[in-house]
Amino acid sequence: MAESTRVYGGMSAVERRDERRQRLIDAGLELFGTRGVAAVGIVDICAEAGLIKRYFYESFSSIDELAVAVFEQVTDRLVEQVVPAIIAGGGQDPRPALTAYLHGALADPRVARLLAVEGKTGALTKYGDGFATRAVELWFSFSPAVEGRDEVALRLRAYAFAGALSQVCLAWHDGVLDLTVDQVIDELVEVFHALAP
Amino acid sequence: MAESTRVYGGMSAVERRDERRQRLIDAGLELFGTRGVAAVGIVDICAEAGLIKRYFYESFSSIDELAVAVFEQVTDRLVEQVVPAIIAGGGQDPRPALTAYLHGALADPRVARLLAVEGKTGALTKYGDGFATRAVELWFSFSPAVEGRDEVALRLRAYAFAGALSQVCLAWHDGVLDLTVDQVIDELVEVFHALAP
DNA sequence: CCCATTTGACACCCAAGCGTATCAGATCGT
DNA sequence: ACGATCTGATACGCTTGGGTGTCAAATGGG
Repeated sequence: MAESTRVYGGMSAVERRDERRQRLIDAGLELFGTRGVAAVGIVDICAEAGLIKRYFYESFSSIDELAVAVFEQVTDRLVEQVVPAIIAGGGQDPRPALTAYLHGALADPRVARLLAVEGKTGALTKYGDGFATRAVELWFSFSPAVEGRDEVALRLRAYAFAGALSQVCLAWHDGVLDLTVDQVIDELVEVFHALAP
Repeated sequence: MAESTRVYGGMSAVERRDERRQRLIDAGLELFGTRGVAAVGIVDICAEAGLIKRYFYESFSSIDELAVAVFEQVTDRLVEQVVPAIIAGGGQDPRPALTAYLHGALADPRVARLLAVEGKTGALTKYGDGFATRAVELWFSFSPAVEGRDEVALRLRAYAFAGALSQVCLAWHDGVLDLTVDQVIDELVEVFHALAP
């Protein structure tokens, strides 16, 4: 329990700990985003991160806990890029938000897979649903306020657009859509306008 | 190796074998569709099916093989319902096809989950992508023939609609869309027309 | 009624992965 | 330079699940 802080390799104790934690998260993004969460063990993570098991349990107590941390970091970074884009767009034009989102999801297939697939399985279901809810609420920020039974219809379209986004990203990464990133953005902006009332 | 066919419980040898195989597939649909493929073991399947391990290996050699069989049976049954609906609709109106599809996917949350989530993970990726491809080609049967770079844009919209379908089904099963099945169908018909060129 | 076949319950071995412990070498403060 | 701390490699016990084997009870043909 005695605090033993000491510089090692030019870093303080907390710096080393944070750096190891980040290496584990990076390893998680790599393995979860390629093999899938269910196919990854603690030993795999440690090998990928270049660490030993002791340092895994230093920051996490299970694979699921790491998966949550990876998912939260990925989505948080995405939100950090999307929200300013919304503000920059004045909250009227969805293109800046879509551009920011797709630059994140199309630049890294691991991110796309995490959001579109892994976020719906196992321990990530809760957090994946939460992210989807955030995205749906984001949709409403671009839509006129409605009331009554039309509101649920609008909500359906929000989920529809969220699913469309995920599926198009996966298909694009699979190489079945021969388009540039900017072309995908253009098309999805049109899809948005087609779906928005 | 000697064939030993014999009636047992009022069934022939092949009848008993087929019935056991079907019970395993039913157990797979139940467990894969609720817990997810990755969280199910052979022992779980046998317990759910009320069989012993010997009869699992009688029909399958691994969990993934059973998962493929379950997925194929589910999708085949869906195709069997959708294709006649297309013909009945004369190939012009998408509503009959959507009705048939959604009656299958909304009536059973396990089916919805298999199609929307499990079909993208592990050993089912290949077959899930194949089903998505079939669905995309189905889309083209409702769309006017185009050529050049607009064809890839149309393909993007096909994937977009496929993703929209999956996500809406999941959201509906989660209870966040307070609509009847027929109302969901109506909304998705509108979404289709909004997306179709 | 007797025996071969079929079935179910259970035991067994083995590999893989988790969680913990041990120990030598590297690094830093004094 | 010396001792305390930090690190990496390895080993160990344990549980879980896959795949195989054994044996008695149930069933149906002759």
